[in-house]
Amino acid sequence: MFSKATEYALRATIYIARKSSEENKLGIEEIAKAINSPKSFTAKILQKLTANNGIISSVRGPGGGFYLSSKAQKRPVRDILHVMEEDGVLGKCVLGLKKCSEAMPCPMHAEYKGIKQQLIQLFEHTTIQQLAHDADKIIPLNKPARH
Amino acid sequence: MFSKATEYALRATIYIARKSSEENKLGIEEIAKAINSPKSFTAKILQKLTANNGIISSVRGPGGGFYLSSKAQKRPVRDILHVMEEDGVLGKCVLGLKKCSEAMPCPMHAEYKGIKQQLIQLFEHTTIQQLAHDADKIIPLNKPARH
DNA sequence: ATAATTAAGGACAAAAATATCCTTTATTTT
DNA sequence: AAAATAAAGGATATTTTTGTCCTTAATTAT
Repeated sequence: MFSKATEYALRATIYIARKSSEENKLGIEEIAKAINSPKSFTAKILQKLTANNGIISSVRGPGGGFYLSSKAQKRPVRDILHVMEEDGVLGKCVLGLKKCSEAMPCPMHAEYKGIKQQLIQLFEHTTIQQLAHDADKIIPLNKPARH
Repeated sequence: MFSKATEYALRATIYIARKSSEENKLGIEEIAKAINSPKSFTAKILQKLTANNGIISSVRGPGGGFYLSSKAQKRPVRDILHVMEEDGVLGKCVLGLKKCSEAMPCPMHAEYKGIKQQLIQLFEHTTIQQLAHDADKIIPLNKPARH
């Protein structure tokens, strides 16, 4: 469904949401290991997600790393797709027609329509935080101890 | 959702289903033009779909071309995906985890599960013929006159 | 100030997907 | 039999995606 880059973006963001805070940032080494992705490639992706006040926050230098602000936690998962320039796939025609619409439907349009709507809804209404919480309920992560 | 190759495969197969018969075969030139795809690349894809008594039938030489047997018409759309080695995407984990399952769910598993099932059902239960008929109802094609 | 740490960014490499071209093979028509 | 037609198949080119490596910039600790 999505490119590897976007899969890594989703996995990384959710992992950061689960384990980091402004007081406890995560390094690229740990993140890539945890989500099982190539380190340097993942670094590029996090750069994208961090750029111009993006979804992920980052700080350089010792004690630095990546974290998610509580504001960012509340953003819909779709925002990650948008940064990765793949939010288009959600609304895209299954047969790849550029002009597929209600007025000019492709042969699969009627059959696929409902699923497409659910997909868009899912990514629009689900927040990063929700996924992080859901995941925590099932497989708790070692979170940093509070001071 | 699918690769270009698979999109072309779906479009081509549906077009052939709509316009061809054993008595009236279609050439690669016409098919590629009709579905707006690169000719030689599409030829490769049709080769795949034709190989070892596959979905599409073909005959070489004058009067030859591609067509769909009435038996092939009744096959599920999923068979096309299978030949293109992309039926995996239907059941795949959204986050790209290889071991995502009920027992070891990814953070999106619960949310995506229902959509995934619908997707599989759609491609499994919809036949090529159904799509061809649906499409004909909306935008009729110039079909060859019967003798 | 200097050294150490960590993300940012540029350049490059490898692999996969997409696309084209040319030759060969099968079939029909002349 | 020869010529013409149309798919099959091989070789190669182009583009995109994925991945690596090295240098630069920012920040902190010594």
